[in-house]
Amino acid sequence: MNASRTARERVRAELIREITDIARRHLATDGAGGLSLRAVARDMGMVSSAIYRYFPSRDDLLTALIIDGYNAIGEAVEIADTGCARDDFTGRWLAVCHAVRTWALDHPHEHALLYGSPVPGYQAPEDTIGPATRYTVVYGRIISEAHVAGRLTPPDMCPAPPEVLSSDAEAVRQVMPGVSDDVVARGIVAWTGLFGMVSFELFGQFNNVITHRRELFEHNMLCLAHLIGLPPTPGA
Amino acid sequence: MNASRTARERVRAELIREITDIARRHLATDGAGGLSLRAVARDMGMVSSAIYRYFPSRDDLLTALIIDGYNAIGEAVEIADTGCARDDFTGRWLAVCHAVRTWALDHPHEHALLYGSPVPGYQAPEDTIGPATRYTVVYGRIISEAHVAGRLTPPDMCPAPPEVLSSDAEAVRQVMPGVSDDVVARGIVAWTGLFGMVSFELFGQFNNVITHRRELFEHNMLCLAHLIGLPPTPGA
DNA sequence: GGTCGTCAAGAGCAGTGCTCTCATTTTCTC
DNA sequence: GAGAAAATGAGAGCACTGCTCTTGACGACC
Repeated sequence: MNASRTARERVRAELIREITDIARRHLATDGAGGLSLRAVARDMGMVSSAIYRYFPSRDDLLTALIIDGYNAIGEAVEIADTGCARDDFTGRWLAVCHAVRTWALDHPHEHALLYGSPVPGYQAPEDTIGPATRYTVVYGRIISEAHVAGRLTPPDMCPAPPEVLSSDAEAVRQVMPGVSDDVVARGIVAWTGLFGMVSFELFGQFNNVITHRRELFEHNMLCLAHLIGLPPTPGA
Repeated sequence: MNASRTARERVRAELIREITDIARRHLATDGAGGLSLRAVARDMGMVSSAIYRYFPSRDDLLTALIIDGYNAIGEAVEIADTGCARDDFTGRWLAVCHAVRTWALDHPHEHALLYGSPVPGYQAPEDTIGPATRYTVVYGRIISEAHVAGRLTPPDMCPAPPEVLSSDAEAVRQVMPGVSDDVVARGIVAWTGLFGMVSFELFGQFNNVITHRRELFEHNMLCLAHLIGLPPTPGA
C-alpha cells in the first residue's frame, strides 16, 4: 500500500530533518571543521554508522546545511526587501545589506560555510547553485526596478567598462535586466563591497580598529548605493 | 661556549624552518584543515611526537604559517608599490590591488587562511597583529600621500560620515595620516571592496557568471580608486 | 507465508592531535 | 675534565575522527 510506504518515508524525512537540526546546532558551536557525524549520532541516541543510512558522507550533510543556509539568507533578504516601500530603492538596498549583515552576525559559522574559505576537500555539488543565487535575485531586482523607474543616476566618475566584459554583463543581466554594462559593473562593486565588509567584520579584520561597526556599515552601504546610482531620497 | 650553543640553536632554527616549509607545501595542496603534524613529521623522517619539541601544538604551527603569509603579502604589496612612479597614485593603487589578487591566486589556501573563515577552535594570538597590518601601511600611505600632494578629490556623492565614527577614523589615521573622516570611510569601502572581490573570485562565487575576471577586477578597482578620489591621470 | 529492502548495531581500519615515558645526546657548571 | 642539567628523538598509548563491512531484526509487498 502507498500509505504505509509513505509512513516509512515520513519517519525517514523526519529523521533527516532532525539530523540536520542537530548538525546545525553543532555547526553553530564548533564550526564546519568541527562538525562530527559521530557527535550528531550520539546526540540522537544512534550509533554512528546508522547516520550513513541518511547521509552517505560528511560532505553530503555539509551540502544539506549549505543549501539550508543559502535559503535562510535568501529568505531573510526577501523579507527585508518586502518590508520597504517599493519606490524607496535606497531603503530597500540598505535593508538588504542589513539583513545580510544581521544574518551573518547571528549565524557566523553558517556565513563562514557559505562565503568563507571552502571546506578542505569539499566540492560544492550543483544542487547548491540554485539556492546560492536566491538572494541575488532580490539584489538585482532592486537595481533593475530603480532603472526602469528612471531613478538610477550613477555619478559620472568611473570610465566605461571595457568591451570584453559585455558578455559577462549579459550573464549578470539575467538577474538584473535592462541595465547597462556600467551599472552591472557598479553593481558588482557594491555586491562585493557588501560581502567584503561583512566578512571583514566577522573574520576579525576590524578588531582593535573599528568599534562602531553598525554605523560604519550603514554609512559605507549608503556610499555604495550612491555609487550604483540609487537616489538619495525615496519617492519622486 | 657560545658558539657551540648557537650550534644547537642553529640546527633548531633550521629544523623549524624546514617544518614550516613542508607545512606550507601541505597547506598549498590540502588546505588548512588538512594540515597534519604527523604527515609533516613523516615527510621529515621524524616521529610525530618529535614535532612537538618545535611547535607545541598544531595551532602554533598554523600561527607561524599565518605570520609568514601576512609578511609575504605585505612584501608583495610593498614591491608592487615601489615599482610605480611616486606621483602616479592611481597606478600605485592598482598595482597594490593586482599584487593582492595575484598573490591570492598563487596561494589560494594561504589567502583563505589569512582572510577566509577562521580555522575552528583557532584563536589568533597577538603575534599576528603586527604582520597582519604590514600591507595596510602601504595602502594608507598611497591615500595619505595623494592627499598631501593635493591630488585627492573625492567626488561629491556620499553624505558625511556620522559623528560617532570620528574616533574610529582617528585610529585608522595611524596608517593614513591627515585625511578627513570622509576619506577614511571611502578608504575602508575600497579596502573591503578589494578583498571582497578577491575572496569572491577565489571562493567560487563568480563561477558560471564571470569569465573575464582580471578585466573586471581591474575595472572595479579603478572605479574604487575614483571613489576614494585618486586622480584619473598621473602627474599634474 | 515467503521474499526482499530497509534499518540499527557493532566491530574494525586508518588516520588525527596530543601526552607520557625512556634513552641518548648535547650543553652548562663546578 | 667530571658531573648535573637541559634538550632531543623514539615509541607506546589515549581518545577521537570518517568510513566500511557484516550481522541480525523488522516491516512492506507479492
